[in-house]
Amino acid sequence: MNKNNKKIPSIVIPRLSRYYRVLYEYVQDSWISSKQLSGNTGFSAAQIRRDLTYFGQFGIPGRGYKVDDLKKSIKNILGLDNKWNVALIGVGNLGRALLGYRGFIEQGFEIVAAFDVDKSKVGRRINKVQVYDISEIPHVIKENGISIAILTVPENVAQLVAEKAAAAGVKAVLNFASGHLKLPETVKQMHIDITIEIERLSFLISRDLK
Amino acid sequence: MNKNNKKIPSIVIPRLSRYYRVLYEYVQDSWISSKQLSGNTGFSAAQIRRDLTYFGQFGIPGRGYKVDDLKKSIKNILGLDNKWNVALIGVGNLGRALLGYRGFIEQGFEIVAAFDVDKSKVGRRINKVQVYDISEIPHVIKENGISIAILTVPENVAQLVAEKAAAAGVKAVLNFASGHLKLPETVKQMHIDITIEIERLSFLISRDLK
DNA sequence: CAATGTGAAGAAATTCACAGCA
DNA sequence: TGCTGTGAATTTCTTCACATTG
Repeated sequence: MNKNNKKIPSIVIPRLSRYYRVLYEYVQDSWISSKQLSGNTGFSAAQIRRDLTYFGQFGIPGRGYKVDDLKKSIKNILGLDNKWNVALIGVGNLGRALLGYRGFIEQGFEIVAAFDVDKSKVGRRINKVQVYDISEIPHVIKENGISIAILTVPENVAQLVAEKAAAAGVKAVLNFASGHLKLPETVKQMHIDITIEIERLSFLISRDLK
Repeated sequence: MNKNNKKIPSIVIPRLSRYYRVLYEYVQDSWISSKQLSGNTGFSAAQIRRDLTYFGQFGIPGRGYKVDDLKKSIKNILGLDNKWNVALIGVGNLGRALLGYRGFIEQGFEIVAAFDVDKSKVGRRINKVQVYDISEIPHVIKENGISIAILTVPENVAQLVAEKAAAAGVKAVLNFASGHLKLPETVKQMHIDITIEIERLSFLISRDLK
């Protein structure tokens, strides 16, 4: 719900992130129009204006949007004023890559703990992040006020560790394993499934062959 | 277009991938109903049946779908009967993680070449994949019949290397940098943007606080 | 006069609900 | 009887088009 009690289509949110990223890098001018944002994102100008009106009125007719103000507003809408403590569960190749990913900290997401089952990793620090045994999820999550867990574990254990993390108080899970986690409704989930995306491409290019 | 010349909503395709994955691991029975698929994926049974009818009639009333047959049909629809040669451009942390990712080869995607600008990487083999200099994109892509490029390069060079890859004949690009690549319509694109997904979670959990 | 914000229209996607089949 | 496949209804999302505003 929002200013008019109108439900916000969930697809609007990732678009806001895109607008935000464009604004973040926009240096040409201190004003930007929905048309210019359209050119930079590929979304239609009407859609951009509509998306923004779910949250308020940010523009000046005849002028456009003030870049700094719109940036701040979207930042606030997306909850990026908060600083979020994040746990990374599963320190394999992908997990390690994420530990080194700069994009998180820039936007207020800090990985404050990592977990793995592998004894040779537990107890070490990787990229300044302490690696704990999976069994320590409950207390480490509580003690560090961790609200987001990133899962980079094999698919067959994803459900189990997600449950543990949820029980420990995590509010949201970003899952790199495919598959639908059965968690309480209150725990939000998003998925990144590399295989799905590459299969979409496969579908598109093999259609052309047929 | 499909059997009835009805346009296939593009959102159907990632769902087919999910169904496929469930079928791939389904061992309970040689039959599966849309209701059971629903339980395993979280999509509604009606939606699953509708999705499948875009491509044909695969089920038996009163019985459900034969697991093996449906699996084969979806495999064919997704173009996974083909073997796709893939290039990985950008051998940083994430790129290296993807070079070790098992999920690709299982589904017929083989990374046959990698590219980077870093002289200390060029000429080496990482996970059995030869690393070339970016300047070699044109001939390596042509000579290896590469049709998909995975981009794990910094955002500011993504456009440039995508253009090179497209010019060399790549049909599809999977881009891990955020931002809309300007490429010919014939070149398909998909994006994986980790920041967008985590910001969606941030939005959802910060709403609850308000 | 240029660009926003928004009703209204239109398009797309999802769900309902049930006839018909094995 | 149980479940598919699908018209029709519904809901969700996008675009149109323009009155309004600085």
